[in-house]
Amino acid sequence: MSADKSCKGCACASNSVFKSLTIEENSFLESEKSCNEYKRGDIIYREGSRINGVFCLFSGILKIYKTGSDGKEQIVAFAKEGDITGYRSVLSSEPACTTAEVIQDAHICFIPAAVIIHLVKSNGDFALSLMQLTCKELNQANSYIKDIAQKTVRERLAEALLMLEENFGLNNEGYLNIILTREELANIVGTATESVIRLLSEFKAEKTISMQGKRIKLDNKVYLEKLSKSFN
Amino acid sequence: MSADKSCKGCACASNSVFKSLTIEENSFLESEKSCNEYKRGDIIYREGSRINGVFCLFSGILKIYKTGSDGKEQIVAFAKEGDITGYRSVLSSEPACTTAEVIQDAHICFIPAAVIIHLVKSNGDFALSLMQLTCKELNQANSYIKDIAQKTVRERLAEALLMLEENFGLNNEGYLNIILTREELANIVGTATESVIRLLSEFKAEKTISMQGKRIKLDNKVYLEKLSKSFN
DNA sequence: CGCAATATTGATTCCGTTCAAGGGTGGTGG
DNA sequence: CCACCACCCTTGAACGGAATCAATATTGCG
Repeated sequence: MSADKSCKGCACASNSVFKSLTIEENSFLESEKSCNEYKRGDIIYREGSRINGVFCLFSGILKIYKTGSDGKEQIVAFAKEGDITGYRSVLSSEPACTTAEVIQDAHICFIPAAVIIHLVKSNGDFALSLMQLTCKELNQANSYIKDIAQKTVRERLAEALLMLEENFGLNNEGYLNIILTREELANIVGTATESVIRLLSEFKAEKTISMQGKRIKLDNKVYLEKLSKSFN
Repeated sequence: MSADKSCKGCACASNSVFKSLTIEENSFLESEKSCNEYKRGDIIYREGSRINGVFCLFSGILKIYKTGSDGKEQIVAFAKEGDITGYRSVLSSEPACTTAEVIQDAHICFIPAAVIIHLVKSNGDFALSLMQLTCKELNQANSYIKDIAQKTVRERLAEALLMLEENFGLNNEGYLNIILTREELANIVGTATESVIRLLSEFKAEKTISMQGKRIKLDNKVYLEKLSKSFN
């Protein structure tokens, strides 16, 4: 299968957590993993379900979210090329506490839980890398708790736009390299879809951003940064 | 020093992350750590400062918070007997991203960073335990992001009260075993102090809770639980 | 005992949600 | 090829939850 072929070597991506694996461990990993293609809308795993391995993205983008009692989604993270997801449930052998859904067509490797657990126990550097990754995510989560509690929607939207640029970069026309619906944007910011739309219109009127359909370009990053830090 | 004596054995607490240490590792840990007493208001470490070890609580309570640009604190966690804190900065060797402040007089051990790193690298089970701890905190943080984005202040206050009971238990008169100012309670919930006061008054009027100064007793947990789940 | 910190209550304002209605867009099948 | 349908986007109007401002109580510590 071509998916399998294109996935070769993704685990070695120099910036991934797998960088500290030995050559033997790496080929062990290669032999144990399997790959698949997914399309926008596909669910990789669902909140509450048991998963018996972790997922490593070779390409594409996932949104990771929790669902509230009224069905509204809150996006808590994204996963893109080189990222792994699902490891929390694997390490603690507990049901997934988030849902992972494809928002940009993806090639994803599956690595069985036993392989990961084995690597954590046998390779201290790998364990440390994985732990640092978790800690980083925890820091971001704590920051976001503070932001969502203290900042206005306008400030959080500015922050979200900057985060998207930081995370996904720009295409050759200078637009954010990720396409989200207004609703998804609202589910990052933690607000109503209408509020996001209104604020985007305001930003556009102020020449802070420009838009082409769902594509967004940040024209005045200085202002967005000031805004996101509540210095306005 | 008496503090040192009273700290003996705290690392062995059966429910702590140190439970997977071998006897040799444990005595190594005992020999490397140092202990101190702290009082309400003392800062253990401050956001942005470098810390070169982790702190293990033998007794007392800390609040862990981030400070917003307007100076308002957002409490993101507590640490109590048996908990460790500061390990995130140590593992990633980055400045602390939160402030840890004593809210109930405490005995706290300090364990140098090198010791923790050594244990993570050499004892896979310890690494796994620590990682599971981080993952648990990450899950809680993600849940809280969703809650703070989607629930009302009333629902979040109910949730906070239940969390405090879960975490700190009750004294022999049935009151929560932790004393917080209204402002601190507001800094957990992510709201204004006045709002917390108003809602507590409402809860009291509805016989949901009763109060004696700062002490709070949960009289109608069933209602609080319904409320905290947004089924009302 | 007195002062500073904390708690309480009221009045007012406003940010953001909700409800409602209409317009645009893209994909699918006749 | 284009008509239709589902989905998404947009804007307006009204409401309401919570913040803010303000003016006392009350507590508790030095």
